[in-house]
Amino acid sequence: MKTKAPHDLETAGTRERIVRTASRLMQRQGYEGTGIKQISREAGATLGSVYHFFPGGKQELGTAAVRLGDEEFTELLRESLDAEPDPAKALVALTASLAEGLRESDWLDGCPVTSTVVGTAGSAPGIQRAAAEAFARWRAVVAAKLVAARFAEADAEDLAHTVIATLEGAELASQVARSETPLEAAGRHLARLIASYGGSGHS
Amino acid sequence: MKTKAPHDLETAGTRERIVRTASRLMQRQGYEGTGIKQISREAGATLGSVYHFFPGGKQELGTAAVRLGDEEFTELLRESLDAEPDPAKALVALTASLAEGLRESDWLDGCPVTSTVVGTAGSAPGIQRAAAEAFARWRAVVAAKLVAARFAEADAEDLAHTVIATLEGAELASQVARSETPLEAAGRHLARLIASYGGSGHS
DNA sequence: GTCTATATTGGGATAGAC
DNA sequence: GTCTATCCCAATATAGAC
Repeated sequence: MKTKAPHDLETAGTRERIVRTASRLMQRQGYEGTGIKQISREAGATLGSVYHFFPGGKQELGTAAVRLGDEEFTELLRESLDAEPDPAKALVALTASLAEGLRESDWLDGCPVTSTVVGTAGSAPGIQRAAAEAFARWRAVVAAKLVAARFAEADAEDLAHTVIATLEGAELASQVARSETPLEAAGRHLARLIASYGGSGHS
Repeated sequence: MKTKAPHDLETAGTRERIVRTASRLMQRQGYEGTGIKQISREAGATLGSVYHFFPGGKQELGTAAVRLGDEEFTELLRESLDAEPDPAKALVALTASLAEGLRESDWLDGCPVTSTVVGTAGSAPGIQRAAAEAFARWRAVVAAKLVAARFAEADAEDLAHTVIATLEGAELASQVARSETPLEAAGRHLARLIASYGGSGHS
């Protein structure tokens, strides 16, 4: 059994602290904009420790940061979808909580996976792969929810592509505009799109 | 009257060459991942020329690159929407051409504005502002098309938010997945969403 | 406007003591 | 596993001749 990660940085192990700090910094500054020295400093670890846990250097660290972002958003997605039987209503609530998170960070913390992966196309294949896996997992979670709400499987997988893409795009648009409007509109329109398939949709 | 920009890099003026090279490189590598020396080298200009035209340094250059990406996508958007009276059908065609462009670049060239602005939140306000203006202009172009197709103005502006957000997100998802599927699904679903408002929608 | 040279800082990465 | 010191290189930016 794997060690459970403590939720505060203080009591977490060194490796945990490094990954979480890397993820948080890359979420704000991007992969190229974040230095290993900055990560080690803010994580309270020495440079030697960083290279001890991540001998593959910055790319390996970036990949681990993307995987952590993947897990975190998967968790948020599952919570939102489990809290409400109707997938359309659940997505409206999800966009609201994404907007709230953005505003609370003064529009600095967008999607950690997107921020980290943008700009690494062709130069950091490990990060690309981890980001592709993240998007695929999120799509699968959404599709499963739709299937559970009696959508046809083909429709569910098809819709899941657009749900994830629209969430990504709307979070980016909200961040750039420093406004909740894009996410709010995305939530309403995704709900409407979903309703146009299965009626009310909840089982 | 402003000087018309020649379309090939060879005969363009130095300033033009620098901006276009910057835009293209930042589209692939992001703002932080692109160096001024690389830009000057690939543009066939000296470092002195770069700082002559852009005394504000990298930030001013990045802002100009975002504005160029804004103009280019505005043009593509207008062309796509003008070629087809039904906005829903026009968006399907647009997603297809975006997917084609991505595939032709081996999935390297995503949205130049998005790639450049991500990671600059809080550290490069000029770039942030230029990106916000770009998104707003694109929304206005889409909204105008919808109004011309007899949509209510409130619905048109509301839908335009989601159209732009979904296009952005789907282009990103297609790039990461190295697949046309996300853009293709986005086109179909945006068409369906639009059709759910105004019927066939064309005047 | 263009060019070369350079100042300065910080980047990723490594070595080896403890 | 942790720490310090260091290597090497690229980054942004500037100065000043032409």
